[in-house]
Amino acid sequence: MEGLFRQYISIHRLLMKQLNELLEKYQLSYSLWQVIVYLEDKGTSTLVDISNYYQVEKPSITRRVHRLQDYGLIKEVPSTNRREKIIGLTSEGKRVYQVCRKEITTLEHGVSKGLTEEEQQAAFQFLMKIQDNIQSKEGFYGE
Amino acid sequence: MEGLFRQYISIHRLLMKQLNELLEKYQLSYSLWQVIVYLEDKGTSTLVDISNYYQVEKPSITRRVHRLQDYGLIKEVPSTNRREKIIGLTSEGKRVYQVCRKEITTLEHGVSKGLTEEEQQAAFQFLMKIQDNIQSKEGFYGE
DNA sequence: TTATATAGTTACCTAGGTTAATAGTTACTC
DNA sequence: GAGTAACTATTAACCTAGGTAACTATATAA
Repeated sequence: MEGLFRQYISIHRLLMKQLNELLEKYQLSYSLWQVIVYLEDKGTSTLVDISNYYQVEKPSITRRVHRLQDYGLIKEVPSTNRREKIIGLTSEGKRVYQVCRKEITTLEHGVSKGLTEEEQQAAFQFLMKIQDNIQSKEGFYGE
Repeated sequence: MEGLFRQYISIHRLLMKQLNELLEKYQLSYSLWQVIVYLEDKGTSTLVDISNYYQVEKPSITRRVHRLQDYGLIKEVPSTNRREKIIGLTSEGKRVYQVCRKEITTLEHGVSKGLTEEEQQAAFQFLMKIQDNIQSKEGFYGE
């Protein structure tokens, strides 16, 4: 399938542009949003957890976390372990999550417009499949 | 289709990593590769053409082009219009294109492994469709 | 108790993108 | 034909986002 990548990548640009425009209204970017999503899912987490999950180096996560702390969207939660830092969403963070989640879901629907439920499922399966293929190609990362 | 974006974006990361590793061997990155591909397709071009095609601002293209000129992969071709700069691949540039094209096509096949020809076609159609949806959402770009 | 591993941070580098301003050239219009 | 407007490429300054290497502090293992 010649040109599959070109297509894929060009869509990625468009998508990120839309997402970042949406998130900009809340002083966020997609990379900050990822941290919020992770914390909403897991409740609390260390920085290393996030680093492993998104396969992004620790210093990058430190930076994201500091930004979100400055914005008051996440906070450190007390812990007995003084080496690791446990973080979680503040109530403002949870509020922002809800608002953005809604907008992003709307955007997803807009993007999937005209595709039947079956086609969307097929698309999702397709993405899963390529992900498998890429990961098995590179001596995959575990979770 | 909740989580479609997450999936899409996480694959993009993996894909770009693979592509850049591949291109690194030739001192290239995906953004430089885009310029080479465009020139291989069109023969020659101005910087504005490339800028419009990829929807990337002109200063970014200026930088890419300078890098490729330094590497000896593209060259300026004479023109009567002294305002615009017409560029094209050097013979070394064409050679590098061929080599990388081959490797990238192999990678594409690897990624599409296990998908039937019909499924690949469906996937491509799916990508086209979302592209349309995104573009019509944002007061599209021409070309 | 000493050595090793881990969590987070800091400093510095790279890639890549953007906007705003500018020089030079071409095209338009009166 | 002269003057204005539009366009091409470039530069400078700035931003996001990632990476590596080196360091501090803490926890774990031997």
